[in-house]
Amino acid sequence: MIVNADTLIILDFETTGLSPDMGDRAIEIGAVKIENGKITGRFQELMHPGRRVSGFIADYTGITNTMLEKAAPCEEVMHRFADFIQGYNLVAHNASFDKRFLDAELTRIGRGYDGEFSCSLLVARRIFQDAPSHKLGELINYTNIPSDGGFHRALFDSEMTTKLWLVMLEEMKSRYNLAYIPFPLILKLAKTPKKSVDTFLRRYQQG
DNA sequence: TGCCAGGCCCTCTTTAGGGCCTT
Repeated sequence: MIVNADTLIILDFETTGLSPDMGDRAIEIGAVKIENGKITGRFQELMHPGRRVSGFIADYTGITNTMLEKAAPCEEVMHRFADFIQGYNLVAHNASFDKRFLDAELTRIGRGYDGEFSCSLLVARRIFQDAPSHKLGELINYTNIPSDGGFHRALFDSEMTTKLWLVMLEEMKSRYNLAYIPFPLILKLAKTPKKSVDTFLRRYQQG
C-alpha cells in the first residue's frame, strides 16, 4: 500500500556488472527519501555479493574487495532496504537498470515492494531535449547543479539524481505555470513521445 | 582474464539496426 504518492525514494545501485540474469549482484545501495521537495531520509550500505568484484568495477566505483569483506551480505542489507522503501514510489536514473537489480535481489529474499518506478533519464530526455547528453553527470553540469564530481558511489549518485529530479519538477512548474506535479503525471510523461511532451503538459495545464 | 543485458528511441523503420544509458 502506498503511504504517500508524493513521498519518493530515489535510489542507485552499484553492482558487479550489468546483468543480474548473467549472475551479477548488487554491492552497494544508496537512496534518498524526499517529502514535499525536502530530503527527510537517507540509506547507504555496502553489501557482500558472495563473489569478488572485477578490477573494472573496483576502478569504476572505488569499491574494493577489501571494503566488501567487512560488509554484510546482500540478503541482510536488502531486508533493511525493503523496509526503507515500503509504501513509497521509486525513482532512479535509467530505472530499468536499477529495477532489474532491485527485483532480483528482493526476489532472492522473498521480499517485494508496492511503489511504482519512474525514471529520471526518461523524464530528462523529455524536459531537457536539447541537452548534449542525458548521462547523470552531464545533466548535473547542464543544469548547473553544484557537484564535486565524485560520481559512481550509490548515495552520491542518488543525491545527484534527487537534485536533478527537483530541478526538473521546478522547470516543469515554471515552464507550464503549474503549482503541483503529481507523481502519476510524471509516470505518464515518461511514456509520452518526445514530440508530444509540450502538447501533453499544456493539456494538463488547461485541466 | 575477458566477457556478458535490456529498454528506450531514432531512422535510411515496423520482416532492422545501432546509439544511448545504467555497472
